[in-house]
Amino acid sequence: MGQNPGMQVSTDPIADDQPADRRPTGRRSGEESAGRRPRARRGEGDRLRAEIVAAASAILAETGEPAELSLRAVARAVGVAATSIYIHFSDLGELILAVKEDMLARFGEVLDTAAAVAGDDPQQRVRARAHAYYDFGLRNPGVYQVMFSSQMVSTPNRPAYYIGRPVFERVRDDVAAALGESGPAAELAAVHLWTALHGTITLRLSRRNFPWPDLDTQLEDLIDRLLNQRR
Amino acid sequence: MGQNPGMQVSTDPIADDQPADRRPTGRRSGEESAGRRPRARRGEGDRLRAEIVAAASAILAETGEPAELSLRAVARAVGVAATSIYIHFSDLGELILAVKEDMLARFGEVLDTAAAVAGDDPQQRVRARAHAYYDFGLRNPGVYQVMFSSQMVSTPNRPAYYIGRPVFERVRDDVAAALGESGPAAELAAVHLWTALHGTITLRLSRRNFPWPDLDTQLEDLIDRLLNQRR
DNA sequence: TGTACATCAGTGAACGCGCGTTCACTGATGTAC
DNA sequence: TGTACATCAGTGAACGCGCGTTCACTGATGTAC
Repeated sequence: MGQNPGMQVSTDPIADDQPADRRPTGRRSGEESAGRRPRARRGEGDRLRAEIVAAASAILAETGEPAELSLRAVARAVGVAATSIYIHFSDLGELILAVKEDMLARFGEVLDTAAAVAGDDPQQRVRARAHAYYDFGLRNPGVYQVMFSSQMVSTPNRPAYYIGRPVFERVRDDVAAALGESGPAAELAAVHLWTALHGTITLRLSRRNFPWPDLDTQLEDLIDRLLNQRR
Repeated sequence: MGQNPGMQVSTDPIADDQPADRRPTGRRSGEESAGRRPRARRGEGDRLRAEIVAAASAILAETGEPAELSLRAVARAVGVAATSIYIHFSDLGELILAVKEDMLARFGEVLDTAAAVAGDDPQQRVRARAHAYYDFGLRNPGVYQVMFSSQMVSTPNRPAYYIGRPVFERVRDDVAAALGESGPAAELAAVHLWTALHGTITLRLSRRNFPWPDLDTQLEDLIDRLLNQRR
């Protein structure tokens, strides 16, 4: 964890004001086609699995388009035959689930790091988590949308409902600490925070020209309301 | 407006606990293939346009899957050759934009009706709009997701930023009335309401097994906070 | 020290599919003269 | 009242594409004897 080349972040969160129409999903020129990666040594076959997941994250981070995440595109990016994916994943769905789990783990780490930097004040920790949340989402739209999209949600053997749950729980715990109360009220406040953050990210991505209020103003005001402070 | 057969609503908002994986997008059996619709009489060529938009809405309402909205699927549903779409739309993007505009107009009407039924109390009007909002979204996931998805967002000639704006403005006006204040504070509260509703719908659709709080409890609590009442 | 052999880590061609889009066309129906 | 003709409202075949997936295979590398 931590060395995935696709996870570094672009500087401008919402650059393009003329967003992509549903264009014909051709092979995109900017792909790192990597050309025939060398085969792993014996016993190291699992390295390909990690490379596949990393390449998938990179595609999402670079294109910003969840629709680009096809089995063949991933194989091209790794520099491997399309069939090689099946050595490690029984299915396109399995691959995508693995990608989601990997991205959610990283996402959770980003939030945890932000909270750790903020220190011990639970209020500040909540604000830091919220800031890191929308920052990540707006800078990595493809990654974010795949993590939380409703498509491709579960496979028979690994139910999807579990993935991402720990991320929520750590936010909720900080909210509970900030409220000084850990019952349903904290749960509700955390749900409000999550849904509003999620809505903010996805709507700002899809309605770029809407006259949105300043992002920090909006989020500060929201957290004020949730943590029950009037300033 | 108002007679689109695709807009009637299924009774169970979240029926399936094993949601669709990204399945091979084959021709689905449950399509209303309508078989060779009779050709319109001279001068009534625009009727096909309306039928196309209606059929697209119907596909979204029935399948719940935005990915099913292909040009060919729409043509099949109308009972017309795929090429006939090009008589009325220059492009798949143009068709989808028209569908979005149509759906947003209807969606706005649903909210307005709910507000009208609620009467003159602005608090009650806001609550009625919010209730109608999530009700519509959860019962019509495909329709909802296409309306607000970030893909297929604009075409050169008709910028997408305008669509849906009046819907927001009418919500905001009720929020302003409920707050007794129509400046940036009302705008912020309305944005919080919108983002939280949107996040609630999309996250509940994608995380069906998350231990969500009761929907009405959640929304009442949210609106209490936004309209600044403690109960 | 040699060698047969199992295993590992893949490859390459091919399949059938649905897709968006282009092209040349067809047949009914109004309208001008 | 007849008839040539423009227009309208479409159709049907074909294209090239990328996709997920299946199938039989290949070549290097360890290991048992």
